[in-house]
Amino acid sequence: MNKKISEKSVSRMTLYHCILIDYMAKGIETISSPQIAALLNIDDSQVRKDISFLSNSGKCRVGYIVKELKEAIEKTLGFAKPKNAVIIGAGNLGMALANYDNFSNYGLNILALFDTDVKKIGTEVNGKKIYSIERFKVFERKTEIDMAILTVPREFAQATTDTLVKENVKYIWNFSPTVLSVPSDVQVWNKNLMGNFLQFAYKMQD
Amino acid sequence: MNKKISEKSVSRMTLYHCILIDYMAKGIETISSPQIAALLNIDDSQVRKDISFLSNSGKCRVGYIVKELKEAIEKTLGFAKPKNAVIIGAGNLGMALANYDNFSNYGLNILALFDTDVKKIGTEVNGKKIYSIERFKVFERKTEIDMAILTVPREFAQATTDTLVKENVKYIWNFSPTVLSVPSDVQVWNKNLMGNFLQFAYKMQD
DNA sequence: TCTGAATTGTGATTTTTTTCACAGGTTGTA
DNA sequence: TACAACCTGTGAAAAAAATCACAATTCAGA
Repeated sequence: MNKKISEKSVSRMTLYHCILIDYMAKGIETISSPQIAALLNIDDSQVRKDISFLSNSGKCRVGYIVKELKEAIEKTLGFAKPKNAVIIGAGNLGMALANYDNFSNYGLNILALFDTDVKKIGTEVNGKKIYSIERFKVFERKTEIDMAILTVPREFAQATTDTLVKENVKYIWNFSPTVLSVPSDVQVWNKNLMGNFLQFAYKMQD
Repeated sequence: MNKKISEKSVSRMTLYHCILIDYMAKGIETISSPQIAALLNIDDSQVRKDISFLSNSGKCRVGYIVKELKEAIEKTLGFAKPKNAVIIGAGNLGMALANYDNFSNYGLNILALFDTDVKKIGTEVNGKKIYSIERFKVFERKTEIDMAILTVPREFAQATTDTLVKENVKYIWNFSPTVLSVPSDVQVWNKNLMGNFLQFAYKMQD
């Protein structure tokens, strides 16, 4: 298919998408690139360049149809293909993610959680069972899992990852504040909260 | 002081920092740029360029002293200057953040939470009180707050933000999946989970 | 129907970021 | 001491991203 869109463009598109949802909620039907640009404090031609990667097209003097543009972004960013995930680590963050119902609207289905705490095993969060991490192997072989969401403490992150990799997990969304070693066919998406905070903190210094 | 470091460099530095913490935990005292680069799948000269922004310097044939490099990153990224924050919205995510003790190691002190749910108001999470959002005004005038962490649902995000702005909050770390309108002297750090997931989901398509 | 303001889409240009390439320095070993 | 193996630090080159600039188009209103 198409060209690869840069990570930065994709990141901006997720923000355009947020704006479009707001506009739809407000009943506004069209939006122009200068409007989007003003909300995000970026250049309007940048917005148009990003949008040019989509299967969408705007109208001179009018802008873009909110509904169409929203759908074009969803199509391009792959909302359509639902992904099955499990959460590894039923701590506070894992629980928060399990309770976050919005994910399914974006094509992310969280099937279950795994933990080592015997007090938690067997219980449910938001309709999702918490299993012993030892049952992961069996679970994974019965169910097609596209992604593991890792929310265990730093000290267990690498060992847990090794288990996941052995069971053939190829995509890991890593919330642990640590860099994981994995074989080259496994993709890790490192976005930990600390790192995110530090970036903001640095920006605040100006 | 110094030059501004690009957001991308800062982002990489937070990952270097994670690696350095691991190395320290393992008792390894030196690290080289090719080692860091291999863990992150990037170019080793990139690592050296990034490090050249720090007040640190490496040793030929040896690399960098783990402890020194870690401290240099901390100094540059502003860990040193502690920041007071409050969490607006004591839902699952807000609670998870309030329970995340690691923040204080990175210079982020969470002083309190604010919510509208009468069942929650007056209770505590991890030693932090939950107040009515109406008390924010009073609280803010007694305590120096550097930053508000916004974790309210999308539909309340803008109205809540308007309140914060009125009370002179200048930095907002926004977890709501929406783009906020604020005056130009207020900085919003948009990092919502959905957007983050979508970026990963797009990458998974390859 | 004509005019002016607004908007898209896109080449050209500028700026930023990444990668390359290598001189210069350090250490361990024979 | 001499040598080989490694690193760092950094200019130069290449690649990528952002910005500029403008032709083409559309619409509203006189």
